Amino acid sequence: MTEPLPPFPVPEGHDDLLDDLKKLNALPEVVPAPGEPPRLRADAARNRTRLLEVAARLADEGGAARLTMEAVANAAQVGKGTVFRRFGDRTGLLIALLDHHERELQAAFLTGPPPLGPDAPPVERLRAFGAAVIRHDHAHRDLYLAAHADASRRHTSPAGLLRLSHLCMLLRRAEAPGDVELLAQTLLGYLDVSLVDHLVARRGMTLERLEDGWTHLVGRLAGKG
Amino acid sequence: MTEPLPPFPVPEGHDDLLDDLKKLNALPEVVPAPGEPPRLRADAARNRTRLLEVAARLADEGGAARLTMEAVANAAQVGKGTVFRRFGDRTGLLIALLDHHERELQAAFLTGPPPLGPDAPPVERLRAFGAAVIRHDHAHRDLYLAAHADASRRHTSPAGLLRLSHLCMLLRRAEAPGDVELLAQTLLGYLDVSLVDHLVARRGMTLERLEDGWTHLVGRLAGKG
DNA sequence: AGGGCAACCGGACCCTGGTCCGGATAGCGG
DNA sequence: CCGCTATCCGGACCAGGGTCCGGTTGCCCT
Repeated sequence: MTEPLPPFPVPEGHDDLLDDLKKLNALPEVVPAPGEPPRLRADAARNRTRLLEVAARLADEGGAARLTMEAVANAAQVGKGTVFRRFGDRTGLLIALLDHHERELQAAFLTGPPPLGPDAPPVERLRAFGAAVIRHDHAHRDLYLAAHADASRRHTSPAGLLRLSHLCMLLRRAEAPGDVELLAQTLLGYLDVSLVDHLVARRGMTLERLEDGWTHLVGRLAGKG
Repeated sequence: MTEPLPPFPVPEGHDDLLDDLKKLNALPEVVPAPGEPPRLRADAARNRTRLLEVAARLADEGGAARLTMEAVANAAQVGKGTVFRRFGDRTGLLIALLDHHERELQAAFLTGPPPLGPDAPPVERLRAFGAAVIRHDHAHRDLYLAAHADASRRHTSPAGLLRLSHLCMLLRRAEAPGDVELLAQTLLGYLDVSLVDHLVARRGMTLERLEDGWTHLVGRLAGKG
């Protein structure tokens, strides 16, 4: 369960990914922030992990719906204020909860085996990335949907920025023509949880169809010249 | 100010657009719904328009933020329950408010002059559509952003469905290869208010750049075979 | 060891979205 | 013109998110 929040390990050999992150002003959150690993006080740290444990339990008992700030506070034997101070707001709590899953995904595409990880040609990695994200997010859609309620956060959360810069990097390596950042945003939009969920749940599409759509999209957008 | 809600006039010569709407299960909301123009009682109708007027005033005085249900109710000299019964929830009120602007846009791309309206080749209409939507939504982003808080509504509102099916139609006429509905969703995602706003406000992009990006995207996705 | 201070804690408090139901009223048929 | 009912109205009520501040406590420095 996601402890005090060590910034994730951007592996060696990904300098251009780092460049992208830099350009996206994501540094303070994503990279070791040289001087300030805002150490929690002992009791605070203890409470933090207890809160996350409790929250995780509540979440998979009653779904994200039952995950109310007060419920978490009570179940963790803590005042409501404490929850807010620690996580800022409900969205913050949700993001913290998802952080764990998110890291699994990140590990897969940053350092995992091909075709998702390095050692595969960029276009292939792009395809794999889409499929992985679709399945991953869909598996945890409850929480992701709840977290996405906050529209602005979607574009500024560390996890989102990492996905974005990863796409930028792959597109650049694939020598995709055009405005790379906008292309990446377009692709990211296709993977949006709420869109995928809507297409699956309300329009009856299968994940396979969505993956095929992704493949086609990548083929069209990442093709050279 | 948007009266009792006459369903919008899908003009002659757009049969395929209607087909798309049908396929999207959008009929009940979008098309004249033969038997049920749910007539409001006189007092109800009166209240409805008063509420919309008041809401519009509040909205451009204090921004969407000041648009609280109770405030609207009070300003319109009406109980809070009335506002909720009429519009369902806050999002409903916002959508109703936006309906007016939305119709202007719809008129432009359904029956207006080229390149937006008919009598222009599909790809050109696609380009124009993007630019128009970007500017239109951005001009009213306050309300659109507030309305978009409800993620699920974005994909099911009549206005959104119309945009979607319009894109489907144009893509089909342009003989774009691939899964037309998914392509349309992708394009729609690019135009998402919260994305555009984020790119402009937080990443410092200009609307021109976004429009260029759109043009490029259309070129890539709508090109034949 | 112990003193001082920053950080933390708790829970009362406020605000707003949303629900509910007893009472009023428009509109219709006689 | 009158009475009946479906519809509407109002505002009391609830829940959940977010804020605040007086009191407490870990942590560091001497």
